[in-house]
Amino acid sequence: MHDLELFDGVYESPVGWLGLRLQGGKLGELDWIERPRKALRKRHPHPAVRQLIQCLDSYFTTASSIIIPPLAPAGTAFQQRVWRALLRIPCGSVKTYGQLAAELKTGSRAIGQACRRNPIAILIPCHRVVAARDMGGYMGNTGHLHIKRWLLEHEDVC
DNA sequence: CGAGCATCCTCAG
DNA sequence: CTGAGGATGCTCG
Repeated sequence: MHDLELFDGVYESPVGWLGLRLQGGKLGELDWIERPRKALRKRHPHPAVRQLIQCLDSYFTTASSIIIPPLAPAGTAFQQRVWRALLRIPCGSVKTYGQLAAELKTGSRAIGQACRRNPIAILIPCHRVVAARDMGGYMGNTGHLHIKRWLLEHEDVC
């Protein structure tokens, strides 16, 4: 949560206010912010921001209707590999850290670490990764699980 | 290197 | 059922 920095756009979602940051015309960062500030809003938002807001609107209306926009998340080669794998998890289903680890020939904790580092919440669906027995964590700790639960229920996950 | 992780599995009580 | 403990791969200082 960086509420002191500037965002290219803000979005009010059912799970809280989100801040968007662009990276070369693509979405580089999507993260929760404490509260919207006037200073964060520009008079003439980048056209890409308008598209992104439509994406989010469609997701929060009907989760399965979303079309993932161009993304530019910053991270290590390994993280990029994990995030690409997350994008292949279809809306409405989940995978465990262990399953992804087996697919990518790595360890489950490494998967969790890469999920925690996901700079583009919701659109890179790290919330679709759950633990073998319980739901796993979200946003670093286990104190934001209600958001993960909300997203999964919104996507009609049993 | 060593410590820290959004894990997983097994084994003892 | 619960908790402890080892194995595990990646990242950051």
